[in-house]
Amino acid sequence: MEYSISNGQIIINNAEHFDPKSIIECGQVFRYQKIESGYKIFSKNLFCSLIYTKDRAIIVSDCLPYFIDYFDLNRDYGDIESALSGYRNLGNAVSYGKGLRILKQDPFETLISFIVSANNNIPRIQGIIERLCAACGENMGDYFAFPTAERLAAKDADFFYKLGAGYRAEYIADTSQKIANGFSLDLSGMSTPEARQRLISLKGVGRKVADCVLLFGYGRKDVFPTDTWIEKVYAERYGENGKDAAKMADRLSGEFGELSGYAQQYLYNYARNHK
DNA sequence: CACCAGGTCTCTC
DNA sequence: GAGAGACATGGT
Repeated sequence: MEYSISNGQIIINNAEHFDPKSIIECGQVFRYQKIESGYKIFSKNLFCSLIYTKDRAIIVSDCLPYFIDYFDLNRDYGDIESALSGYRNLGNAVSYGKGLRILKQDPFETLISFIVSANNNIPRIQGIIERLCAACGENMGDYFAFPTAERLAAKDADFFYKLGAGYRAEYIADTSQKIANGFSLDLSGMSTPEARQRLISLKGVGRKVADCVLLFGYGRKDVFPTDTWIEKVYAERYGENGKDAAKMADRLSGEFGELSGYAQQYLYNYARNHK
């Protein structure tokens, strides 16, 4: 990715591998606001503005190094697209999603966000997370940070239920308490299956949520989160209806290996948005 | 009114 | 270990 930094801004002049709408609105991040010229994007206790025109994007933030990592700017998506072009029945999805990138988000925020996402729709997920931040997150002046595990652990399930989290309220409470009480989210040194099992040991985290957290929160690309949209992709790709989401995920990640996370994101985006 | 949404949990056999 | 239901809530 070619970018430059000046005056506290990141400037991306070639937008071929940086399409803000695809990146922000493809369901990997829930905490953002549309503004006239782009987006405000919130992560952890930080935020940036992403301003863009047809062939240029500018990221403004007090914490540029964090957002260079967040937008994965040092990775060449041209390499990824050409590697993916070797796979059958993927060309449409990749060209449709050109400019998409996988964000590197905060692990705890990603964990709670995807616990909320289970069997839920995106507008409602965003609303629940927004209320969670407003009620529990640190007041940063113009906005609220995503709450730390300690702040969430100070509330109980009933509190999250009243925020509208539904039956996921007790998952949020239980998981936050475990983490505040020392359950480490440092998964470095673990294989992906080991890391996945560790996340699945938390309440409200099954295979799909764990894989989303590994992909969007830890940058592990050898996972293939399998939700209801990917089930449709699976049926079309292999000519049969899968029954078990974990088995579908195994087969898909078996086919795509280290490129699984990228392939999944292009296919999900295409399945959900194209006509 | 049904059915679906970035599924997981619990209870059976 | 596989299979069936329950589950909050809002959108279509």
